[in-house]
Amino acid sequence: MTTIMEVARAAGVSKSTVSRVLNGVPVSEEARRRVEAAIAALNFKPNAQARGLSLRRSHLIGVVVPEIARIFYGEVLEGIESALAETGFEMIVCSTRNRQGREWGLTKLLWSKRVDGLILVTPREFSPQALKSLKGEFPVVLVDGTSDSFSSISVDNFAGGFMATEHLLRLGHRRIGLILGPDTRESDQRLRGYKKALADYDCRFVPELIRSGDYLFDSGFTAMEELLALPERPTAVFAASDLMAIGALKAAEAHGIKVPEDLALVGFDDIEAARWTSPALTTIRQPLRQLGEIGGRTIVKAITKKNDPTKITLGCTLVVRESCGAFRRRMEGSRSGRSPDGNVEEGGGTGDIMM
Amino acid sequence: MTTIMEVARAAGVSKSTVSRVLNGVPVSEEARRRVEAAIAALNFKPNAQARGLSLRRSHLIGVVVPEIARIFYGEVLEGIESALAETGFEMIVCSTRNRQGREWGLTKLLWSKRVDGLILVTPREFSPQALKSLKGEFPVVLVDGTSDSFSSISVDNFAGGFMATEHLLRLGHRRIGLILGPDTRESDQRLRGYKKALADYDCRFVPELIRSGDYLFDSGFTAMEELLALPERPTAVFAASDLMAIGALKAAEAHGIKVPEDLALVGFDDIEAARWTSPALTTIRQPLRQLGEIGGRTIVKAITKKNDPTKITLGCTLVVRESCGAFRRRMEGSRSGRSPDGNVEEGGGTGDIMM
DNA sequence: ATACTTTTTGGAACCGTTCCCAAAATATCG
DNA sequence: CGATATTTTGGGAACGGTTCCAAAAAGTAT
Repeated sequence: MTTIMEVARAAGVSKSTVSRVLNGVPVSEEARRRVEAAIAALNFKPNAQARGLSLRRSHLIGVVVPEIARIFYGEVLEGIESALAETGFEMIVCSTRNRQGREWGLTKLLWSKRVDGLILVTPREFSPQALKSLKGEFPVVLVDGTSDSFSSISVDNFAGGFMATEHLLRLGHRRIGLILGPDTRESDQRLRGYKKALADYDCRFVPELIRSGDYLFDSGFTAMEELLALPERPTAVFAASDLMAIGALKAAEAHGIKVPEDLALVGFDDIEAARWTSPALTTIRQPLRQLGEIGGRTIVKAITKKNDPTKITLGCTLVVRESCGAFRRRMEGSRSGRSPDGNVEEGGGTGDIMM
Repeated sequence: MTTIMEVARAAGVSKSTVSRVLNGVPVSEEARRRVEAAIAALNFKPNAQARGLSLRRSHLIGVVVPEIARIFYGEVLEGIESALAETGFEMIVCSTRNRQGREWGLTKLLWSKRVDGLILVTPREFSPQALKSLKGEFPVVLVDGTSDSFSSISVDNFAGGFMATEHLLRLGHRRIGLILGPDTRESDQRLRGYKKALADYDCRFVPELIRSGDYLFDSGFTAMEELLALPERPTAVFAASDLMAIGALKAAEAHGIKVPEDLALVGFDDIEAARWTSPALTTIRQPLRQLGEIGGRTIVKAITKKNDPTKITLGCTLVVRESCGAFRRRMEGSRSGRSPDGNVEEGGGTGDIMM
């Protein structure tokens, strides 16, 4: 592993000069040529650790997620990675593997590793005391979460909840089940959107139609079974994740209930698998990748420019596919426009009806 | 950010003594107490960069994947992360975002970041010259790939191809389509397994039944359409990824062909979504998480013990669900044992028939 | 040619650790 | 109790860069 000193010797200059060449500081033409030749000849790569020690900057961003092997977080991570790749920062990924409280330990760990900043992709709230000890120490960005002390990028969950519910109301449904996620601010906002839509359409709020799960398949299945077991079952269900919606779909199928004929279904997230089901899922698209990209860009900005915390909220989109029956109505008498995944093709676009 | 010197001052000892306490080197009882108290009081965390500079060890492992937002790689990454978490190493994740050739640039980048080792989760082969320049420089482990120069962890693709095909042959199919992945050694081995099974069952190999895709949904859809357009269409199809199998399922559905009644289907990987389809996918399970875990453990061993490259091959398992009809035969007359995802429950196990 | 300004360069201190080595403190033994 | 063996400690040189500062070199004006 060659060092800057060896390059200096080979080029017949001092290491200061090599350093200058490396950092684009003006140097005589002659020296520059010789140094560059030596760098190439020796295949020299500056030692990022030594550099970081001197500059007190590691160019490393810590990223904490609850789980890597979940497509939701995978999309966000991909977004972060692609934003960082252009800036010379790298990301250290840590997963809490859904273990309660581990985010705090990981945060401290990454902190001691001298990451330049931290992206927390975690819906769970940090304890106030934890937050306080972080505050001011180094930049933190919350992705898919909100906080008063740090920058955060989140999605307009209220609007999402509203849109999904309104879509079902417009289709004439009055008894709409809701399968929420864990008890977080996010869920609360979606619930508020749901209630607002009901109110707007003069539809009564029925508490027994509300269930909650953990965003995963099995909990959607279970919740749907409970809803179907009600004396008067819902004619439509809005699930707060596509995974739960797919579970719900499976449950309906297991009980011989046809979607969308007997039951309309809306999901949330618009993961890829939403196109794969039969019927394909109508859902609320969250811009997951964008969430990550903006998160990445925000943390870099916070590190290099030290600007104040910002709060960004992204909109979401209703993607109409087959699981509500709305699709069929539109397409009546014409099947020619169907794409492989059962979406409606409109003018060669993405193949989804967006609202 | 407190340093070791400040701790030393606060404890009234030299920085050498603090360093000794930090590294578990024997020190007088009195000194240890004082140092520990000072560390706690000042909330001191050793600077990993300075430490790495001195030790020539970063405790960072570079991981290169083609894509993070694909559940296949997500599982592998989760496995790597969990193996590393126990060892004090952290992983820097880089994605080539499927761009040809980018793995080499990333490798060099990570190398210059002084990662202690590299895990390459990439099916594509590196150029021999690239490999040579890496060889001996620092430890590299290939996950889901093989190489003569480096340690590698892979799956027995030949056996996987064989098992999938044999399963279909046993069910009486003689005209079995094959949807392969991209042209890699992996695909070649699965093809060999397929051919071997055909030969074992005295079944003729028909080249026109072989298609290939990119492991993703759309390519499975397309390939299946081609197979269905054949003058004499296959009665069964083996797709080399679950994503392609799901695409194939959708294509069959679009053409009014019922699975498994009119067509049997086997996938590969056993991603979670394989349980979600209707019918649930019979598939070959790859131990993805284990692949990552062993990869992580192997690289750490290579770094700390400097032992010779090892080559590990993991077995895969046939998971029988609904898409081949084998399930129904077994379960005739009893639906009580069904789990939410349509697997067969046998003695409270994972809910799959494994072979 | 001389004095002065500007550019280019090398030397040395520093970033925060580890670790070797010699000095200091303590323990062991005759 | 002094001499020696052993343990514990502190000083200082790395590790490989960056950057300040002053010296050297080059350029400009008189």
